[in-house]
Amino acid sequence: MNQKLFAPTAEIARNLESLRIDTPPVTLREMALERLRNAIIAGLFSPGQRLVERTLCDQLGVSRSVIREVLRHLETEGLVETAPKQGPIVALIDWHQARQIYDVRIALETTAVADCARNADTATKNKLKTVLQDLDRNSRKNDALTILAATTEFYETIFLSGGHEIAWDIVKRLNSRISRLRVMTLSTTNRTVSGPARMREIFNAIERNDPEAATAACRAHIMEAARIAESLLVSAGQAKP
Amino acid sequence: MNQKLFAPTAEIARNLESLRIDTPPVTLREMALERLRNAIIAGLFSPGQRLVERTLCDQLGVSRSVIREVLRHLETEGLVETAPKQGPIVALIDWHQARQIYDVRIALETTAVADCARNADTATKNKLKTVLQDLDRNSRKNDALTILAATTEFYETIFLSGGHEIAWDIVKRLNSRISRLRVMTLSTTNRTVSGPARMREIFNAIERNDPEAATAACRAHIMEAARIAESLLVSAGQAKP
DNA sequence: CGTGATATTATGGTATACCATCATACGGAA
DNA sequence: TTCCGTATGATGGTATACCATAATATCACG
Repeated sequence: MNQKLFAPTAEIARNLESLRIDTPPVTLREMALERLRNAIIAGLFSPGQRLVERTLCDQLGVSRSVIREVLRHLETEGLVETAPKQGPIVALIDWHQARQIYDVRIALETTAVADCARNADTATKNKLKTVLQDLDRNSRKNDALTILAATTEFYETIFLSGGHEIAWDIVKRLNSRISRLRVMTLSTTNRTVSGPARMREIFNAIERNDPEAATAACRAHIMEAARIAESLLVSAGQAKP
Repeated sequence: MNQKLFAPTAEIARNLESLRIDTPPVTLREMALERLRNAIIAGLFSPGQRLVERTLCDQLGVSRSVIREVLRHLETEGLVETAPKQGPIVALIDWHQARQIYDVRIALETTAVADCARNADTATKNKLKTVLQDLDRNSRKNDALTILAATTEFYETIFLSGGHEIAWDIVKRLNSRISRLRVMTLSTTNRTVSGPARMREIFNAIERNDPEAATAACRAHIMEAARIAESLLVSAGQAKP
């Protein structure tokens, strides 16, 4: 046999990939993970609240095996922590941690934004523009969750356009850990205005391929959020016991 | 009763904390996690190799519950991935991912290093100096693992001195995903020399409180490693199937 | 000799059973 | 009344049992 004829070229391999039938083997565990994570992020469980395994079994209708594996996953993500001799609780966040998270976000998001400003193609720019237009249309409603979703899509576009899936993954994970904080921040006076305004600055810088300006605007965007979060957190005194 | 007399001050609270008896409830799961993670990092399992649950049970002498929870943890860490209809395998790494990891490391480590150069106290500087001296003493042996450990301690000192536990956690996790690559990189000609040299540059910049120089040296340190890793990875053709 | 159907096995997904430990409640004694 | 000891229940840690499915081997038929 002529090996050469059958050796898959890179192009053939790519084409074959589009043939793949994605048969998402939706396991109970994945569904439970999704549900529980969303519940925690949405604030259905408050920070520090105990997550009793058997109770969760009843609430989600699955067995402890599933619950425990899900808890391990969320624990590794940082959304759940296990108190010694007590079991899993919803992770608490104090300002020391939250501040670090904002710091990491600054480091990663400014990098992504600058990269995007250097290399973004037309499609990416159009996508960003669309997201911002939707945001403008919706920001009147002052709906924190809507704005949050649009903000997420904005940054997701920026990260993924540059092929920074891993960094985006990290940012997503960190954001879920400060989800409550983000919602509270967005509910603050003027944040529903200043946030989108900063994002437009970022977009403008990207559109005219100005990495420095994009970086500066991005840093300002996050630092403003961090400042608001700090005032909320220290005034609320949500310290880690 | 006079409340004031019994209200714990911050100082008393701190002193009380040192009284705490840390009773590490060493669970089977934690031990198994440690073992398996180290085994993967050490290359005892090769990338892509299947991790059959029942086999691991025999090898580690624990039940499947434990193994499965450990696998979930490692999966979330990125060290293990589950192939559909096949189960868990040791995560594969291609250059696209490795490059992203080096990028994130650049973003986080340059930030930490700059911060350290701005704020490091004498104790931190002394610690860094000691680590480097040990490294110099050992680098003659060209032992990749020794150098790796010292490098880790060097950066750990930098991150933790600035209170960047979360960022350090992220970096540690990312490094474990490219552990093989790092060892291979260190086995390369001259890397056992150039690496420590770069670290000394970083240290010198920190010692004279020069954030910009520290940042530049750190970026150079990582980018050199990335370049070597790239040549190794693309030549070996370790692509993700 | 090859091809397709069927039996067997391997393997992950899920549920459940058991145990040790810790917290709580209760009761008796000083 | 207070304090201590015991009993009981709640809870997480661990092991095991069962099931569905996919991979593999076997065999019969062309």
